[in-house]
Amino acid sequence: MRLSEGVEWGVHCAVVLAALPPGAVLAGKALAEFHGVSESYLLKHLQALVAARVCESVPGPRGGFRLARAPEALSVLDVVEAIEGRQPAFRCGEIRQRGPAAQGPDAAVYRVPCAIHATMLRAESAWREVLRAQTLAELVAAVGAKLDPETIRATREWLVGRIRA
Amino acid sequence: MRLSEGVEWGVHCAVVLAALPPGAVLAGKALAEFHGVSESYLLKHLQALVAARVCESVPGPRGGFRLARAPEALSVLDVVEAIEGRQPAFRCGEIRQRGPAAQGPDAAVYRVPCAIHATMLRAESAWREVLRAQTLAELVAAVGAKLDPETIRATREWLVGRIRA
DNA sequence: GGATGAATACTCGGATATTTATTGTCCGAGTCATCCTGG
DNA sequence: CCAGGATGACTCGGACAATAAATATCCGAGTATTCATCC
Repeated sequence: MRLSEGVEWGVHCAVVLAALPPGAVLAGKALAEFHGVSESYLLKHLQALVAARVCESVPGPRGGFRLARAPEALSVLDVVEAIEGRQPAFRCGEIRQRGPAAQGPDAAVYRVPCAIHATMLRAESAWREVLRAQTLAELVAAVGAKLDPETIRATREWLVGRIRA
Repeated sequence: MRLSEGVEWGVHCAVVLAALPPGAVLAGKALAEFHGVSESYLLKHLQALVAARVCESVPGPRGGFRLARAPEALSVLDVVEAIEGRQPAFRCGEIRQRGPAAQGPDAAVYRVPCAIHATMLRAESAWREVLRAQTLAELVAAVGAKLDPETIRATREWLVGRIRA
């Protein structure tokens, strides 16, 4: 199991956007520079966020990205699913049905969800629940609480110079 | 996020082995036929289980695989980690440190684990905890409870003919 | 001086290569059972 | 009939391709700004 690198980029960008004043727009170029990553590739992931209604994009000069909803109404799960997709990580191929034990006339009993599948689904639900419970607003607060005032001031100043109404 | 197909195969095989009498050995060929999958590829995953001390392999004719521990002492997590690896799904590249906000002399403050990383780790822990709590013995019981007696008898007969001491 | 129009610079969006990981296959080393041979 | 040895068949183990996915990049469509021009 491996999470796409784009998930990290997407969540970081979402947190930055959540820290901006409501309605403020930030260009993908600024987001890429802020995180020290490739702008072209970051845009690809931001497109996924737009497609999933997590972000909105504004074209043209003075354009950029902003959150589609309030930071309190957006969870980390929203961002992760926007990039990784909503498909479950574990896909049950029902391989039991392919074995000799399933060749008889009672193959119907194999239709009940297999216990293994059920366990994996429970695990994934627990994973999602943690991410669903964490809002972007909470993350912004958590990040702010860990940094000293001077760093916050410098970061804020850097961002303000690039914000568009 | 996507789980390898080998995980499904590995867990199914582990459950079958857990259902056998203690010490019984079953060849990879039989496991592959039982699940209707490629023997060559299945062996690759069984090797991973052996490397992780989940299974033991017996070479030569009358050889095969058996669990390395009692089914009550083996969890689904053991099998999943054996195949997928123990690395966390989310790897924090600490991309904050690469941005302009981290260029000052206070870069040390970025050493504290970022809040995003912490959230992802909590989610993964919850996921692992569910899998760790489920033993192979419990899975065998759960599968048995869902099948009708006739199917169990036929399956058992099929397996017994291929078991090696 | 003000308004209008075209040119311009900057933005996102999607189509296109490159690298990596997963999936799938094959041949070789090792081992136990079997069969044959000799006593 | 019994013991010993060579043979053979079946097993796992690791090295080797093919395929799918993630990563990375580039060029094009669209828009607000800006500047020059005309009234």
